[in-house]
This record gives sequence, structure tokens and C-alpha cells, in this order.
Amino acid sequence: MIVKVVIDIPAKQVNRSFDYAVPKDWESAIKLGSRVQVPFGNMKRTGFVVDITDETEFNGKLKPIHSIMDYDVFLNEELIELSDYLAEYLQCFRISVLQAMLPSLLKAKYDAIVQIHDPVQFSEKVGSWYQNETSIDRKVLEERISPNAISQLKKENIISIEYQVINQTTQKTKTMIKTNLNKDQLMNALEKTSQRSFKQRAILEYFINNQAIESIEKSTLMTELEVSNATINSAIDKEWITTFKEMIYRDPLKDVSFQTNSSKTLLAEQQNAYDLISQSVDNKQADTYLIEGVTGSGKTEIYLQLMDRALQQGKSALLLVPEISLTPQMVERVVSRFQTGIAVLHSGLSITEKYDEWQRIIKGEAKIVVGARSSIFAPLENIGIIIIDEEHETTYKQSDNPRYHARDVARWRSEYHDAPLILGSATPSLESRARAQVGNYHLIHLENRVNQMPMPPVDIIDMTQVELRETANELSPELIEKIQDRLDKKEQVVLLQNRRGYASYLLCRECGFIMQCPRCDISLTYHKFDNQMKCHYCDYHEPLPTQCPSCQSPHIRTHGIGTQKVAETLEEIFPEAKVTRMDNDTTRRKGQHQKLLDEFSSGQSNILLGTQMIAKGLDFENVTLVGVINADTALNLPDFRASERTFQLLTQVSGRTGRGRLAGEVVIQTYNPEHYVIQFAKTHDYENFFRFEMKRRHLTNYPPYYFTTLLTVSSKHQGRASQLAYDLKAQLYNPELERKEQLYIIGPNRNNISKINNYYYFNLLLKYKDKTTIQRQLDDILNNTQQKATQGVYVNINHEPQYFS
DNA sequence: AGCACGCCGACT
DNA sequence: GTCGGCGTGCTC
Repeated sequence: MIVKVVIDIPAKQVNRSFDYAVPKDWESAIKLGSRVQVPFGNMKRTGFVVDITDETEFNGKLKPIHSIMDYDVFLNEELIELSDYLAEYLQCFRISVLQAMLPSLLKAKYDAIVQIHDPVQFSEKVGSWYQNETSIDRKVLEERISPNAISQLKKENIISIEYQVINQTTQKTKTMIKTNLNKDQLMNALEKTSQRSFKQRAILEYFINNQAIESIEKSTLMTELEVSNATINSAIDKEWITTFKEMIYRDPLKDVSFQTNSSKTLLAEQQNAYDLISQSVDNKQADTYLIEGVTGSGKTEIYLQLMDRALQQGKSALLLVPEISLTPQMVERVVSRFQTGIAVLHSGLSITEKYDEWQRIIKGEAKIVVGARSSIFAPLENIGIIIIDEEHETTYKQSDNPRYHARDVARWRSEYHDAPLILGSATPSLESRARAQVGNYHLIHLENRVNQMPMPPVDIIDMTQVELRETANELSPELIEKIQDRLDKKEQVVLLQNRRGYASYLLCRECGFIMQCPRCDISLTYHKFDNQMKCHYCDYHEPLPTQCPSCQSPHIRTHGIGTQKVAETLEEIFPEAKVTRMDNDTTRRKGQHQKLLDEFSSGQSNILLGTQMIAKGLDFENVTLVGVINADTALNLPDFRASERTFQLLTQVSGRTGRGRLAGEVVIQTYNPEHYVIQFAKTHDYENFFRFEMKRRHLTNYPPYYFTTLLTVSSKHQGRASQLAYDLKAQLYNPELERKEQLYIIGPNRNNISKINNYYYFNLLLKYKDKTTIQRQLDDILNNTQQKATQGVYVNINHEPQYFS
């Protein structure tokens, strides 16, 4: 037996498989996808078995495998084949793809423990050395019996192998507090504590009054007693209390009620969609459907029923949702429909939990997988349907290597399994919608909302007018009045302040003029460092003007307000209202996100103010007003997708109101009330937005008319990086292709943030019609630049990048 | 990644 | 004459 092994070194020179001999005693333990340790040069490295054969083309003596790392496999034949395709398609190393497919536990350090389920039989098979322990170290067993024998014991369910993570620091822990003193000792301490030490006494009193509680989480204690860290520390110094770490174990299904939730009757439109797609499920056709349905049109119900149908036919189902919508509510909908056989994969799970879920999928215990981007690699067999909800979300594209897009992977797996792929969104990506336009995807429209409520009316507030009347206020009088009205009625308000508010651009406060690049149809960015207005797509730049180039007003200035400022303003205007602020700052800590949402949904706060994270998938019945404080921030980013993202964001956030029985209303404040994005968002008119935006993309040669690839050259030496960027451009430049409008090369440009961690970045953007025209050259570049890497110059290839910074 | 091989400059 | 710089190439 000979195996082909891919070694875990991400380098072009070893980006292929190497052949190894397998000792007889190992043959039944080794499977396709097994992780093994092999001698490589004078090293010992891990690798993956990607093929099992009896032949080799290697002219030399094959080395035998050193050891087998797992008696389970985490990759099946399909995934191995997929890794080959993706490595070539993404132009990255195969090992990087293979590693991306695996649960992260396998990358951590761990101990392998053999659990002995049947000591009697075990003893019979292994002999007298066994001392009746319930578990032993795997190494010990491996010294005594062969891998084949271990594999056999495992198969017979006499043993199982479990992993314990050694490096527990990567595990999430919480700090717990307990007291070692008994009640009398505590009382004693209390007496000795000054009456003025309120906080100290509060801690003592807490433990006196809560004798039954063994321990309490530190942060809970701090908030409940309103004591600071310093107080806790001094209590520790006085030896009243001690702290210890406890693992945070989060069962994803723990808080989910297991009530059955049977299928709902579908509306005619939904039924129609279901009927169409279920034919593809039944007939095993790898069709792609794009469901374009407004918020509340009941896409999820269609998904659930389709998944059910696949399940009925003995197939499995894969549902991808953006990480942010993987909330307990979402999970509950799936669980309550199917009860069992569901694996939920999300970032809140510890690595051991993720591994457990993975195991359940491999063993076939879970036939349904719900998860975020990386779940697209779930090792399901016999997939009957793949669904990607909110398909336009940029989180489906991985931003670092391997830079795959879940949609592309889904497309491949759909073909492999002859299973339909469903893409759902209220505002599909232009790429997907265009594919539907030309008939590559089947387009399904859902026009009606299940609750029959109309889409909320949208008010556009022209902030250029407001600024003239009222200075230095982010909130227009109209919006203030409407907020006050909801507060009076005890209804709730959602306010959006775009995340990327920090992006400074130049805006005329009088006429709303925003400086654009004359060559690129993209707004210029203010660079404080040299006081210049710059384009991030070409090298255009000009000095910061002192007056508006359009109306000569001196009221021109850089712009960008943060949520913090808005929260302050709100508290000034509405002192009686409680504002929940949700942005990257307030949700950085784990669990904080859900906590803030709970605070709002339970009605403890009246206004939810946040960045775009509040726009997604939240469903609050009592919200009757949505306000967008400044629709322009996202609109003027130097990115050709700025319009698309803004439209998606405005539409999504509008969908946050009118979810219940109460009618909703949307207010959008903008300095560009006539902008087409704002106008189409006002009427919730995706279709016309699509047509308009397509024209623009056509004129500027951007996707979906052209494919894009971003080459990033980075180095600690600015000169070397820029030199290589220019060299690469020269290599790729082809006047013939450019004349035929087949290939455009833009740049090199300095990166938006030109220096990160002392590395200088230069970008080359390729726009092309046919990837085959540049595939070989890019392969060459990848090869050649591998050597450059030793000189500290790195090249990254990113196909279809989502962001250009 | 790591190591060996190999070809040119400054030394006991 | 040799020691060692790191450019190049190989690892089943």
C-alpha cells in the first residue's frame, strides 16, 4: 500500500503530494483523508493522505509513514477533490485549503485519550498488561498493539478516542469568585469593616446572604453589587474571597426550546417557489435558484420545508447563514422543526465543541448543518440541498488565505452531489442577480410579506437644508420629533450610524458636494498626513481645497461622526430615554452582543443605536421607527461596491420595522437626497436599482461585467514593494488584450492605509473578461515571487476581493 | 520550512 | 591556501 501525502508546508516547492509506504499493520487504519506524520527530509511533518494506491512514479526507496494521527477521518473523498480544485482556482497552496476545511481542534495541541467502554473485551484482546483503567493514553496503547488492531477495537466500539486540548489558554474561560469563609467568619469580617466601606461590606453581605451559592462569575458580581475591580481585588487581599477560572461551555442548543414547530402553510408565492425547487431536489439537478424576496416574505419557511423534503429522501441538507444572524432565535427555528440530527457550527463554540459537532456529521448523526461561512466544508455525505441565506453578505468571502467565497464552494458541491443550490436575499449581490438575468440561475421573486403588511414608508431628510437652519446637530428636527413620538407611545426606535464613519471624506455643508476622482467615479479620501485629497484606485491627488469647488462656499470640511457622539446627543435631547449603543467598541467582549440585544428586546431600553450590525436579521415587534442618521458615509467610500452596499444596508435596516402588528416608518437623513441609491431605497425598488447600477458597472468596467483580481505586494522596504508592483504590472501588461478590452491593469496604487505593522502595501487591480488569459501568468507570478519572499517581499493574490483597502 | 550544496570574499 | 557568506534546490 502506498499513499500520496500533502505536507503541511505552505510553499510552492512542496505544493504537491509525496508518496509513502504504509506498513502492513497500518493498512486498515489508514484511510483517504487520514492525518499522518511522515519523515520529510530530515524533519517529521504532518500531512494528509490524498490518495491510496499501489503504484509510485518515484525512483527511489519510499519512506514509511511515521505515525497515524487520528483514527477518524475528517475529510472525505469529495472534500479532497474539492481542495484540489480550490487550490488551483484560488491560486493558493493545497495544504492551506485542507487546513481550512478542518475543525480547528486539530491545529491546537492536544492529548489523545483512549476511553475503554468494554473493559472485559478489551482485556481479552490486548492481554495481561491492562490494569482495568477506564481510560489510557493513546501512546501507551500504540506501543502495545498495531494501528490496525486499534482501528478494529474502535470499529467494534470497545474503545473510543477523545481529544483533550493541552493549551487551555485558547479555551474561553470566565473568572469565578467563591469564599472559603463560613458564615461566622464572614460576619466577623463584616463587623471589623468600617461602616464607610460600603462596597467592601456589600461583598461580604452578598456572601452572607447567599450561602447556598457556591460561586459567582466575577463580572456578574461586579454589575450586581456595582463594585469595581479594585474592590474585588482588595477583598481577595483580605482573603475573604478567592478567584478561579472556569471553562465557558456553550451548548449551542442549550437555551433553545425543543417545542415542535410544524410546517406552516405557504402562501401562493412561497408554494410556487417550493414546488419549483423541490423538483430539482427530487430529480437531483444541480440548479441554482436565486430567491429575491423582501424582508418578511417567508424565505426561511421555504428553506425549512425544502430541507425537510431532502431529509425525507434520505439526503442531508446544508444551510449557511451569516455569522451575525446565527442567533438563538434563528437556531431555534431550525431545531424546533427537526428536533434532532442538527449540527450547529458558529464562532461561539469552543474548539472541542466544534470538533464534537464535526464528529456527529462524520458519523452521520447530524444530517442537517447550520452554520457560517466555513460550514460550507462540513463533511456531509449525500447532500440533497444547499442553501445560502443573505447571499449578498460579504462575510461569505474569507478575507485571508485561502480566500474562498462560500458561494463558489457551494456551487462546486452542488454539482458534485447533483443537488440544487438556493441563494436567498432581499437585495442580491449584483453578480448573482446578473447571473439570474442571463439565465444561469433561476430567478424567483417573492413580492409579498407573510404578515401582509406593506413595506414601511421612507422619509428622506435633506440634511443640507437642515444644516442651514440648525448647526452642529446630527439629528434633524423631523427625526427628533418622530423619536419623541415613539417614546411617548412606549414604542421602540432603531437608529443606524454606519460603521465606517471614521472614513474622512470632504463634504460641502452648503451644497452637499463631495469631491470625486475625475478618472474613477469614486470619491476622494482626505489624507491628513500630507493634506491631500487622494483617489485609492488611481494615483490622482490634489491639495485640500479651502472652498467648495462647486459652489465656492467656505463651509467645506472633512466629515465623519461616530456612534459615541450621537449617543451623547440623544441623551441630551431625550433625558428620559435609555439608549443601547451597539458598535465594535461595545460588543468587543464575547456575549456582549447578545446581552445588548436582550436589553433592547426586553424593553429595558427605548433606542437601539448602532452600526450596521444592527441592520441584520434582528426581529423586534415593538420597533416602529428606523432612523438612518447619515446615509452618506457608506456611500462615499472609495469602493466601486459602495452604492450596492449602501442600498443593501438601507433596505435591510428598513426591514427592521413593521415586523409586528404595528406599522413602521423609516427616516433616512442624507446630504445627497437625489442620489439614485437613496431614491431607490426610498421605494424599496431593488429591481430598478439593479438596472441602474448595472449600467454604471458597465460603463466603468467593473463586476459583473469584468472579473477582478487584486494583487497585493507588501514589504518592510517601501522601495522593494513598489518596485515589484511595477515589475508585475510590466509582466502582466498586454497591449493586445487591452486593445480588445479583455484585460485592464490598474495601479500600482499605494494601499489606503499605506503602512500596517511596518509593512508597506501596493495594489494592482486586474479587470478581465476571461480568467484563462491571465491564469498562467498568475501561476508564474506565484512561483517566481516565492523566491522573492525570502527577500522580504510578499505577493498576495485575491480573486474577486470584497474590499479594496 | 529546514537543510545541504556550492560558489565568491576576507582571514589565521 | 581555508572559513563562511547566503543564493539555489530538494525533500517521497
